[in-house]
Parts: sequence; structure tokens; C-alpha cells
Amino acid sequence: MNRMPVAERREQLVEAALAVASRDGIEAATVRAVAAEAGVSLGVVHYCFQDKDELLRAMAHAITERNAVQGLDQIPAGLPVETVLEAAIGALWASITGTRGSQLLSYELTTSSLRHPELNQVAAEQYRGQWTTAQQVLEVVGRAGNVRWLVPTEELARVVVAVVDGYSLAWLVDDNAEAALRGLQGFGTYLATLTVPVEGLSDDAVLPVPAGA
Amino acid sequence: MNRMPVAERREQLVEAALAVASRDGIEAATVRAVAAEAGVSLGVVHYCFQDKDELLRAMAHAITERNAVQGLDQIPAGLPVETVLEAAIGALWASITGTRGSQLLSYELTTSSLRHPELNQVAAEQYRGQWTTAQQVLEVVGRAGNVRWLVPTEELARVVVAVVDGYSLAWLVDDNAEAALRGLQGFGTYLATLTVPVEGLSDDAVLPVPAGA
DNA sequence: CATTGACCTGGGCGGTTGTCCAAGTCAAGT
DNA sequence: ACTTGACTTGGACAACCGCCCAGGTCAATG
Repeated sequence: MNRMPVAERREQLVEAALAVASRDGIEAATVRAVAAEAGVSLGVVHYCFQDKDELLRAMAHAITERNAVQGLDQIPAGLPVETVLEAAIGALWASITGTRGSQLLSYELTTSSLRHPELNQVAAEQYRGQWTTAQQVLEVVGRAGNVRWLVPTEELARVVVAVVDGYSLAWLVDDNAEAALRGLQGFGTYLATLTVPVEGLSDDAVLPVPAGA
Repeated sequence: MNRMPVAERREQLVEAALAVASRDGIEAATVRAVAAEAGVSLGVVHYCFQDKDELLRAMAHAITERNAVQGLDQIPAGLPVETVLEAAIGALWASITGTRGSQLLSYELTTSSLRHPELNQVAAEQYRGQWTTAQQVLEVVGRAGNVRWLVPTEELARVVVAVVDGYSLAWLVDDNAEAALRGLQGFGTYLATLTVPVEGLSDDAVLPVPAGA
């Protein structure tokens, strides 16, 4: 096998761990399985990571980062907020149903983190990421729909994450993507009732908007 | 140790498994740990259960049954539906936050079931139970508040379960019970907007109500 | 009292796990 | 060319896992 610096090897191993765990579950992500997936002999893993836990933490960090970067910029602007929400929810749901293994792995990581002290930070970091992402989406949606939220976006973000999490879990169990999407869209129309249109330009002070739009 | 018929021993072992898994996680519920918890030697477990999986299935069945029997009858009647919902949600949330280990175990069982074919039915059964329970609660609430639901309770039940699940998971992670309860009560006021008061007796045909009320 | 059979014991078996380590390999610097 | 040190190898280790089984115990039955 070809040699490479430890930093690069670490990335490769994290990728391999992500592949194994997404496909076969977090329990199947043994040191041996990850090494085999990466095409690397057993010792390499403990040469690059002190622990198996350190590898799992790196994997969790990677999956959290990956979820956060989702396309914020392809939300259409200049449309009614109901339409904007519907489009955003549709895109979000498509990206969820397209990565079933990763979604399931996220829940496995959450429960594992809550049980094992050595993974203590994982779940909290995951949720912080989801909340800030949801908040950013809400603010982008507000600007795109030219509305102001009646409830602080920080509070709303927690609702959104809870509802999306709940529907994702239900979908993983019953495999009924259409019913879940219908429910989510219903939640979207409810969200739309929590907005008021921004009429005058004088309202800009309420919700600070970067000049670069 | 005192002897007992296998049926009774099975119940005791299921109880022990539930105790171990709730306290230390589903991975810690090994055959040895369950036997030790029950104060029984190793072989007894395989004398009462064919598999470890059969023991876990029995444990999952027990926890599902236990969640379903929650007090449906202590919902106050003759009050505005908003008040009824608030009371019901408060009671539900208290029973959730009072059993942290069991809640976490439920999520662990769900993910395990989705990964391992030998536990295939567990998650589905769990969700069927939750949905029907939620539907029953909704109908009781409707009768107690003297209102009719604008959306079929079967559909609404799925929403309720998703939202409660999502908030429970968030609470397990950030341990902020007050924020979660506030969010749930907000969801309750939204639910109240999906009802219309039952005015005339002629409306009884729409929503069949048993004579015994 | 003798016997039967349900129930219990505790050690052993093969397999998998995380971790470690002595030895080997190879590109880069002198 | 040779030395150095980063990187790789593959086997060994103890601990734990689910499962099995030959044998022991004891209440109930004849």
C-alpha cells in the first residue's frame, strides 16, 4: 500500500469509518472493519488515533460538519413565504431521505454519546450544529420571503429541529416518506402563520440584515 | 436461590434486563449482566430463553406495553380544550422526564431494531403502540374539551408522536426540560386551533361517541 | 421411600474485541 | 551511499461475548 502523512491517513480512516458505520451500524465500526474498509493493516489505526474513541469522535465531528454545510443559497427569493418554506422543506427532506444510513447513524451516535462518558460532547455538538443551521435557514427564509418572524428564530430553531428529528425517526421506522413529507409541509404552513410581512424599509432595524443581502 | 416455574422466571429476567438496559444502556445488557442482576446463574437465561435476541424482544415488548397503559382517565373534562391539552401535555411530560433511562433505552431499541434483522418487528411495534396511544389521547381530549378535530385523529397522532419524540430526544441531549415543555405547550396551543366546538347534538354522527361517554 | 423430571449450576468452547509491540519498509536529508 | 525517522506490518495478548452441556439439586408424584 502507498504511504501517506498521518493527517491525510486520518481523513481516509474517518471516511472509512463513516462508510462502515453508515452501512452496517455503529457497532459494526470496529477497528478491524475500519482498517479493512480503508485497505490498511490493523496497526495503522492505532498509529493515527490513540483510541478507538478518538476515531469515533473524529467521525462524529465529520458527520456533524457535513450536515451543517447544506445548501443555504439555493433558496428562492421574492416569493411568498409559504412557497419559500415549501421549497426549503422539500429540499431538506430530499437530502434526508437520500442518506438513510447517515441519518440512522446520527441517532446511533446520539444515544451512544449519552451512554458513554468518553463520547460526552458528541451529542451536544451535534445538536448545537443543528440548531444554528436551522436558525440560519429560518433567517434566510425570512429574507427570501420578505417577512419578519413573530418568535425569536433561536426559539423557533429548536422547534424545527425537534419536528424534523421526530419525522425523520418515524420515517426510518415505517419507511413512509410521503406521509412524513406531508406532515412536515403541514408544519411549514403553521410556521408561515408566525410571520408578518416587512412593509416599510424602516423595519430593517428590527432584524439586522447584512448589506450584501 | 429459590426455584420458580419458567414463566415466572422469564418475567423476572425481563425485569432484570430492563433494569440493566435502562441504567447502563442496551449494550450493557449482556446475558451475564442480566443473570447477575437477577441473582441467577448464567445457564438459567438460556434455559428460559432460546436466544439473547428472544430476551431482548421480550424486554422491548414489555417496555412498549408499559408505555401504552399510561393514565388516560385522569384527563379533566368540561374545560376549554386549551386547558385540557395543557394538562395532558404536562402529565405526559412529567412521565417522560421521570423515566430518563427508559426513554433513552427506547431510542436505543429503535436504532438497534433498524440495524439487526432479528429485532425487525420491535421498532414497528413500538411505533404502532405510540400512534394508537396518541390517537386515543386525542379522542379523549376532544371529548373532554367538547370539540371536534378538523384533521383525522389518525393523521394528527403521527404529528403528535413526531413532535414529542423530537422534544424528548432534545431533552435527553441538552437536559433543558423547561425549554422542551415550553415548546410542547406551544405545540399544544397550535393543536387547539385545529378544533371546532361541538355545538349541536346533531354533530354526533360525524364523530362516533360511545353512549357511556 | 424411591423416582422422576423440572429447574439450576458453573466451567468450557470458539469467536470477536481493543490494544500493544517487535520488526520491517521506504522516502528524505546529509 | 548511508543514516534517520516516519510509516507500515501482522501476530500476540487478555478480556469479554453468546452459547452449550454434563452433572447436581429438589419438590412433587407414585
